[in-house]
Amino acid sequence: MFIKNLPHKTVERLSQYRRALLMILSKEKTHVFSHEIAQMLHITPVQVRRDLMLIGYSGNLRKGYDIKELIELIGKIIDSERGQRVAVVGLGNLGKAFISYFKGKRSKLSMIAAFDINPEKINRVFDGVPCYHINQLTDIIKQNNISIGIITVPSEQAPEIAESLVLSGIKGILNYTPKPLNVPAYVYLEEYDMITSLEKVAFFAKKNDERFK
Amino acid sequence: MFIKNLPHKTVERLSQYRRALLMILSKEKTHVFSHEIAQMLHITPVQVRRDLMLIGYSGNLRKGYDIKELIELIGKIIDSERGQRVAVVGLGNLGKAFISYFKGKRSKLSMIAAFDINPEKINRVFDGVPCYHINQLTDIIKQNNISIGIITVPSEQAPEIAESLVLSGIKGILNYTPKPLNVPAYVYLEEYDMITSLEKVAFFAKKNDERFK
DNA sequence: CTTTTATTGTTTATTTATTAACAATGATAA
DNA sequence: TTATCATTGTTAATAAATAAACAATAAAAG
Ligand SMILES: NC(=O)c1ccc[n+]([C@@H]2O[C@H](COP(=O)([O-])OP(=O)(O)OC[C@H]3O[C@@H](n4cnc5c(N)ncnc54)[C@H](O)[C@@H]3O)[C@@H](O)[C@H]2O)c1
Ligand SMILES: NC(=O)c1ccc[n+]([C@@H]2O[C@H](COP(=O)([O-])OP(=O)(O)OC[C@H]3O[C@@H](n4cnc5c(N)ncnc54)[C@H](O)[C@@H]3O)[C@@H](O)[C@H]2O)c1
Repeated sequence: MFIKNLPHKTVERLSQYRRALLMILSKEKTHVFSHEIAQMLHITPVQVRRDLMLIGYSGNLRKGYDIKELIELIGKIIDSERGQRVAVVGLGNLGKAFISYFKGKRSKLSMIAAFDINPEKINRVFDGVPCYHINQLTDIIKQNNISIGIITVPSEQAPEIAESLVLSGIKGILNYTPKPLNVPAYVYLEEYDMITSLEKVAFFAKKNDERFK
Repeated sequence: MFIKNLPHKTVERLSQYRRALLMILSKEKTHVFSHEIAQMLHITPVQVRRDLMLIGYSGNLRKGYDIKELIELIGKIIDSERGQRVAVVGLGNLGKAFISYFKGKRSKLSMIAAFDINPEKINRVFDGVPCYHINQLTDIIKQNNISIGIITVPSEQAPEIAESLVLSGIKGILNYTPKPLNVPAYVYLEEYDMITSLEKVAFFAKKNDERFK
């Protein structure tokens, strides 16, 4: 299903809606109101309704939104029909943590391979994901049609890894190293640094503290 | 140093500017132009100059910005003068990864304690950070004046941990579990889920792929 | 029946964030 | 000396994101 120009923030929230809905799905409830979704995610009900309007979903005036239906529709919008394959480059603390967290979470995204240079990790399987030597990167990516790469190598190595990923035909990169990368425009790049998040929390915690004291 | 109402995004970028500047500091250069900072972070030079204007920093028309001076000023704005203390709750894959990454990174943020329930982890030291039993949480936090908590316990435990943190007087929480939390308004809460990031990358990678093909 | 109520869906307004435009500067070159 | 240049600092314009406003609806209550 195609909807043109979905705002970035809406895409993020759709993922969050689905996550939250999957969490409450078990609990016998079949429907949910916009204000319930809103409360779970600390946003306003209007925001929720607006997002759902953008993806063309209609709820029931009295019962709210059908949870199962909505989960399915979000899938149709944000997932790729044929699925997308993912690889992790750098199987250290963070790479392993990611793989263990990801396991069994999303059916349309499959974690296909990990890469490292450490001989102790190569040719072993971690949480169901085989680890290959980094020099097999291009081959494995092309063979398996992997389109998304997660970078969790030491930051100095990140630029060359990014370059290899791009040359291997990857379409999206999630970079967890603090080293900002350069990739061509046709590759979608998302960067995240935990320390920046922590510093942001520290800043606003300090500010709140002054304000509320 | 106080500057009222710094935009959220600017605070994030200030942290990123500092990170990038620290990285190039070694390389003999003493000054940097706005377009150089911009290129490193994939933003526009105007954005950089605007942010620096907001914090009242002036560069040299011919040489650009003094790297050391700027790093220092950013510190004066976003760091707390007396420092802030941080604790990690849940010393599993992600908690350990965070601690090992954080080690030695920021002088004004100190990682003081970790908490867990697993007896094998309690009373041991990980990367310089002592791990305590979760039932000591309030005591340790109050004794050490810890004001920021990072939550990396299994998601089902997250709500009760958040509540304990709040009751212990914490001022900011960084939640890495996929369970959205509720905290009072005087506590700053930041939530991050890796799978949402991955899904966002997957969505825009797919979209780019259609557009550029 | 009629009114009240709680909700959705959508338009309009507001706020926040980004980008464009351009004057000011001062070094360098003509 | 005067013009050119690349840069900063700031204001003005645009775009993106959020929130407010409110009509429409249908169930429930009176
Ligand atoms: N640990 C965290 O929470 C965290 C958080 C944010 C960012 N980071 C960043 O993520 C990166 C990884 O962190 P980590 O704690 O997992 O580090 P780590 O040292 O535990 O893991 C890095 C892994 O990459 C492998 N590696 C090294 N060079 C490689 C190469 N050329 N090709 C393939 N693999 C290679 C290493 O063998 C190791 O297994 C670092 O850049 C760090 O800055 C980590
Ligand atoms: N691994 C990742 O990359 C990743 C990414 C995003 C989010 N998460 C989330 O972060 C959380 C932790 O992930 P993980 O991979 O580190 O899991 P993990 O199981 O390795 O670690 C959890 C730790 O919390 C401890 N714990 C359990 N109950 C506790 C309690 N009541 N008090 C204190 N400690 C307690 C456990 O003993 C364990 O050491 C999970 O909720 C996961 O969903 C993980």
